[in-house]
Order: sequence, then C-alpha cells, then structure tokens
Amino acid sequence: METTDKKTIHTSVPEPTIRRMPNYLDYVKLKKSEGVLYVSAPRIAHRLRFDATQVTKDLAYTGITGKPKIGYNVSDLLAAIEEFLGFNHLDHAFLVGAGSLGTALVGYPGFDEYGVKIVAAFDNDPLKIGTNIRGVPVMPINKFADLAERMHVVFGIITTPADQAQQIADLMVSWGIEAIWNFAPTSIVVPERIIVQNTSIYANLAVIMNKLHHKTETKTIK
Amino acid sequence: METTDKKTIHTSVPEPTIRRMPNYLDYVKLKKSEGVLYVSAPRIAHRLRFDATQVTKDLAYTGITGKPKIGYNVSDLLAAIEEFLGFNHLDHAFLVGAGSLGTALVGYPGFDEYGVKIVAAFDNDPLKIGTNIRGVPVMPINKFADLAERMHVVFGIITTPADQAQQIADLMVSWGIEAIWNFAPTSIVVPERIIVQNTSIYANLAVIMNKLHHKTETKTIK
DNA sequence: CAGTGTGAAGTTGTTCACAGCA
DNA sequence: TGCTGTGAACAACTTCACACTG
Repeated sequence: METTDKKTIHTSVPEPTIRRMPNYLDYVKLKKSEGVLYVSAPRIAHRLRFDATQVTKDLAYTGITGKPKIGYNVSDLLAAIEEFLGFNHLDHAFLVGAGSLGTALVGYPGFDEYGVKIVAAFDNDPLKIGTNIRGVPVMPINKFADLAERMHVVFGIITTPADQAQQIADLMVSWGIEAIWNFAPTSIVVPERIIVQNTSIYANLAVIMNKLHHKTETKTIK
Repeated sequence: METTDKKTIHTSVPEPTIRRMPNYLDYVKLKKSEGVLYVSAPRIAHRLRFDATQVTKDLAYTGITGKPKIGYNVSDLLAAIEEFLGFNHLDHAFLVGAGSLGTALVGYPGFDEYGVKIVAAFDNDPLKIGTNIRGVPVMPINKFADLAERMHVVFGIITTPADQAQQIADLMVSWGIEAIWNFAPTSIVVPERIIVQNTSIYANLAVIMNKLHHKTETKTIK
C-alpha cells in the first residue's frame, strides 16, 4: 500500500468522508466494548444506513486494510480512525459567550476525548466573570489576547448572540487564532487563511422543516 | 418559469440549497432592518462567500423573481424565504433530555421565529421533573405519549446521552412522532417513514480538526 | 453597465460491477 | 460464500458562459 505516490499525504479527503468518521468511531468503540474482534464494512453500513462501498472507501482513507471475508480488526480500526481524526494532539480552545449554549458546550461529554480541551471561557457579563463552569474559568474578554499566546490556543469557539459574532471573530483573528468554530446564527467573514466552521442550528432545522412540510403535503392532509 | 403556478412546490430542492436558506434569511433581515429596499445576488454572495450564480439559483427556489440591474425587493424576498422555510406553520416539539444541551436548546433565541415551539421537555431525573426551563415544563417521560397526541406534537428532539438515544427514538416512533432531531452523539435507526436529522457536534469538530492538522502539516512546523 | 436567469460544462461524491481472496 | 478493494458509470451539486433587460 505504501508503494504508490498516490498514498503520500492524501492531499484532500472528501469532507463528507470526514463528517462520517465520528459515526464509524462511535460504532467501533461500541463493538470494542462488546468484545467483538472484527467488523466488516457491510455491517457498519447496515447499522448506519450508509452504502457499503462508501464505508469501505471512507475507511481506506484512514490507511487501514481489512481481510476479505473477515473484515477489519476492531482495535486496529479504532486506532486508525483516532489517528485520522488527530486525537493524538490535544488542542486547546477558548470559548467566547458563556450563555446557555456556551455552557452546554463546555460541559459536552467527550470533547477532550475528541482532542479538544476548552481551557477558558470569556464573557462580558460581570456576573459571570470570575465564576467557572465545570472547572473552566469565565474571564473578561480583554484577557484573551494575553492568554491565547501564553497557552498556545489556536482554536476559538463563538457562542455569542448573532450581533456580536463578527466582532469577536475579528478579535480572534487579531489575536492569532487559526480556526474558528462559529455557533452564532449568522455567518462570519474572516481572512482566507483562517479555518471557519459555521455550525448553524438553523441549517439543520431548515432541512427538517422542509422535509416535514413536504411530507405533510404528500399525505394530502385530512 | 413558465408557470406552473408558483405554488406547485418544486419537486425536490437540493439539500445544500435548503441549508443555505437561513443564511439568506439572516442577511435579508439585516438589510431590511437597515431600511435597504433591494439586494442583489452578487452582493449576498460576496457577504456570505458563496458563488453569485448559486445564490441566484437558490433564491429561484423560493419562487421569487428579481429585476435585472436592481436585484430583489427586500420585503418580497424576506416573505418568500419565510414561506419557503414554512414559517407560517408553527410546529410543536417535545424535547427529551433536559441536560445542559437540552436546556440550551429550549432557551435558543428565535426558535419560534423559525416555526418551532418547544412545548415540553422530558427527563428521568426526579430532581428536574416538575421544574421548568424558561416556562417550558419538565415532565417524566411516561407523560409523553399522552401529551403528544393531545397537543399534536409531530416533532421530537433528542438531547440525551448517547446510550439512551435509540431507546428514546423507539419510544418517539411508537408514539407517533414524524420527525426526530437527534443531538446525541450517536446515530439512531428508525423506520423509513420517519424523518431523522442527526446533528452531531462531532461531525463538525472532525472537519475542523482535520483542516487544522492539515494546515499544520503544510506549514512545516518550526 | 450591473444585474437576472438558464443551459451547458465541470467537479465532486456516490453507487455499481466485478476481480481476487480466505 | 462473504468480504475487501478499485475502476468505471452515474448522480448531485457548483461554476461558467452568455443571452437578455432596465
């Protein structure tokens, strides 16, 4: 496998493949906890309602190889997926906006298991400053610059209301953040070099609402 | 656009188009609040970093038509997008799992503005039962069936830990829910007819981590 | 000229078909 | 037979090119 240049640092893994990876991880962890030794692509596909070939191709991106008729070794596969997702690094993150969503994210289970540690939260509400959320301190925003450098934080999470998101994003950029995960219900604009992931709750909601109304239509009400 | 009257719902709108719609809505609302009368696709595209033709095509799905050189009437466009997203209906939803994420969602701004009203939350923690979150009561799960029918709730939101998600999904299905929005970090399996949207925080995280590590690679550290 | 609207080309991702293997 | 692995067909989405319009 390592013979062809084709294998040299897969210049680009399809984004859908990356998005499916956590599903495989979840399933494989489950199987491992059950003591299962091998899993096959068709089985995974069946459980997750994916196409079997797709699973095979996705898993190939992790560099693993399986055995015909048997499948993939569960432990090897688990390691390969974790490696692929970069969970050997532990990246430090700052979160800005300690409202209910921010609080929920700080407490989200398995974040560090996924290679991310939220080391501080920021807010401009004096009542929140000085408190902490599950051990993560809440600080005033002007401390950010200082700390980001000292703690080598390259990853910023925005959970502010929409009208503050752009402003916070600008600050993050000026402070040297490399990637921004934006949960505010508005899209932010940053320089090319910055990685942005706009995660809008509303995009998902829109899809559901659309399907729901479509379905209703099909059913010919009443 | 010959006419099939604009009401005959386009047989199938591409999902990416639907996902972008809330972005347009957000932008158009902003413009309206600024008193702007017309917006053009290229301007929207520039702000959102989309392709201009794509914006044009997306907006066409709402049934609106623009004026060459001028663009789209802001009020008409706003109405068209809201109509498209189905915000005239107000759908009732139940949420199961009143932990931090569930609590955050109940309090999420503009949910009802987006056509969804969370009318009750459920949990199995006796300490939570009987309390309420911003006016939304928290009840024991066995009340679900009863209420779902009475209140015509067709939409269930799962914010439980991963290990309870499937079980809750099964219950929702048996109680007549039509659409499930699953935030638990595991994918659930339901009958074909049920609409499911698995919204995994981890899928987004995986994309960011992948890009971040890739970037590091490219930069050749040190 | 600055925009809409649309068919056609291009790109990306998914699914099929099948060779090879245990 | 049940699986991996892969090239090739296919489907979905995006971008280009351009006619048209106020």
